[in-house]
Order: sequence, then C-alpha cells, then structure tokens
Amino acid sequence: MARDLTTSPVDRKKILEDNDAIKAVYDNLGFEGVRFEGRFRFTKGQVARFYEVDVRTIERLLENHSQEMQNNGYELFKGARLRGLRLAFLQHLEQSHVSDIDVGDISQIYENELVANKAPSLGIFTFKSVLNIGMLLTGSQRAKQVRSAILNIVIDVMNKRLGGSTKYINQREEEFLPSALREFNYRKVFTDALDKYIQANKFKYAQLTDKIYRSIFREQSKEYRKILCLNAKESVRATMYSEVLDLIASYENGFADFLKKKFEQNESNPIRLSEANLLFHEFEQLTEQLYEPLKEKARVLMATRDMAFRDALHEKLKDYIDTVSLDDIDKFLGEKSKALEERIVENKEIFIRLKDR
DNA sequence: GTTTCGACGGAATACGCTCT
DNA sequence: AGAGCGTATTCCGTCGAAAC
Repeated sequence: MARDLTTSPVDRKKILEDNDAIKAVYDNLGFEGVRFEGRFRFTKGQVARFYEVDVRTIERLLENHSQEMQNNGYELFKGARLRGLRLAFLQHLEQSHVSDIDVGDISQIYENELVANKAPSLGIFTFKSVLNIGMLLTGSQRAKQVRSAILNIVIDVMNKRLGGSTKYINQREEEFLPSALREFNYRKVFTDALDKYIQANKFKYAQLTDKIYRSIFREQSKEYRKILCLNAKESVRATMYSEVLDLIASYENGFADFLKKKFEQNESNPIRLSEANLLFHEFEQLTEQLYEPLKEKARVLMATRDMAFRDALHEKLKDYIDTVSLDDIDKFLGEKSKALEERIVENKEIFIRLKDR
C-alpha cells in the first residue's frame, strides 16, 4: 500500500525533523509568521485561513494529534507570554506598514486576531506545526499543494546533500544491483540468440535493442541519451531503474526463446534481420496483454522519478508523470539509499560466486 | 458505513469600567 | 488604589450534516 503523509506519523516526523528542508519550505511557501522567542509564530486563525478550512477543523486535528503538534511547537499562549507575543505582532505590523504594499490585507489579519482583541488565551503555531497541519488535512486543496511543495523541496534538499549529481540515482536503490545482474545474464541470452539465429549484420543488436526500448518506454536509445544528457561512453542501462531493467530482461529472455522457435521451425536457417524485425512485432503483439500492466508501471515510475530526481522530461511519457511516492523518496534519497560502490562491497560474496561460474 | 467538516453553546480567562 | 462586575473572546466537547 502506498504511504501517505496524512496517515503516516513516521513520515511526517522524518520530514519535520529535517531542518534544512523546513527552512527551504519556509522560504518558498510565502506564508510569513512573526518571530517570537526565536521562532516564527502563527495564530490558529491565520492557519485556518491559509489552508482555507474552518477554524474548528484545525482544532479537531489539534485534539487528535495533540502530542505530535506540541512536539512540533504548538502552544497555548496566555498571560505575560501572550502580551509579549502581541507586542511582537504589533511591531511586525508597523514594520510591514513601511515596506509592504499589501498592507490592507495584513493589517486586517492582525487587527482581527491579536491587536484589537482581548483574548485570554491563544493557540499559537510554529512553522513546523503549520506544516504538520498541512500534512494532516485531507480535504483542503491548499494543503495538497503544500504537501506536494514540501515533497519537492525535500527531494531537492536531499539531492543536494547527496552531492547533486543524479545521473546514477537509479543505482542508489537496494533493488538495483540484483536487477542489473539479472538483466546482464538475460542480455547474454539475448545477444547469443541474435548471434545464432540471425544472419550476420552489424546493426542487429542495436536495432532490436531499440525495439525493446521503444516497446517499453517509447524512446530509442539515442533519444534516451539526449534526455538524460549521457555522453557516448556512458552506458544507458547503468541509468535505468530496477523495474525497467527487469522488464527489459523479460523481453530479452522472451524474444530469445521466440527467435529460437522460429529458427527451428525454419529448419535451422538463419533469419534475415528485416525478418527478425517483423518477428519482433509479432512477439510484441503476442505478449501485449501480458506486459501491458508492467509497461504501464515502468512508464509511470520512469517518467515520475526522472522528473522529480533528474529534472528530466520524457516528452513521450509526459502523460505518465505522477507525484513521486514517499517510498521512492526513501529508496533513492533516504537512509537505505546507497552509492553503488557500497552496495558492491556489501554484496561481495555474490560477485565471488559469479566469478566461480 | 466511515470519516471529515462545521455549528452551537458552555467554561474559562483577561481587560476595563465603576464604586468605595 | 484595589475590589468587583460585565464584556469580549477563545477553547473545546457534542452533535448533526456532508463527503467519500
């Protein structure tokens, strides 16, 4: 089941504890609070208006998640502390009168909430707790926007922390190495089949490989290179996600077997490349229903991840772009994500076994 | 059927006015 | 000046309505 910020306390906590990310979100969101005791503060009313929900809705979230809210800085202000806060709001208001164009709007908010009223106590949010509310509101359109902004910024911050280059971010996932190894083996089966059953032709590998790519994600290797800015020496497959590699392996293995059968039916005469191309279409149609769900999944993952992590747009897959999932953020940027070198060290025994074969 | 939302109203509290 | 009272306002529990 897909994880969701509105239902996962652990994920909310993880994001809210990332201070760099929170700061970046604050700079981007344009929801300004007033500094008091070193933190930005917001009244409950401001928060409700910001998310375009009823104050009571906010209050219910406060009831149901009181511990979480308090941990993130929500407090009930009263007495001297409330007076101090009022003063800070007032000062902020005066300052913004000098510089801000949109004064009417702002002053209205402060007059209603704090300056003119005599509230004995006020529920006051910090920026973290404001975001926390945003992560919990399920109905509010605004909250959805905020969640997606949060995720984008979190991705950005984590990316920078990893050093910026996302070309091989696909390799940081736990599944990449096993998938790459599997695919490597099936690639061998595939090229062996092309060697054995198709007449000699120096284009045969490239042409049929491109056909597989086109069938799965609609791009030829040349286009793919261009989108990911790969130079001639860089391997296309080294940049592919495990799900895509698995699918390629299935195609390679399946088509190798298909070729073999056709070859045998043909009384073991080598097949011409042009014929092999036609055979691929036949294979594609035969397996279409079988692969469709997997292709759909691979396209969504590839388009979505490349957009989020690599800033790369696959024009032909743009209808497949979705919002990147929390699981993906974890896989590629989280604690479990690792550079390939570390994975290889961890999986040393596998390589030793491979070598022995 | 369950979850989410919003209205209502009582309890609590601080401010300001008046009276002593 | 200080006590006492009324007023304004928020907090929060409850309940019914709406949305999913």
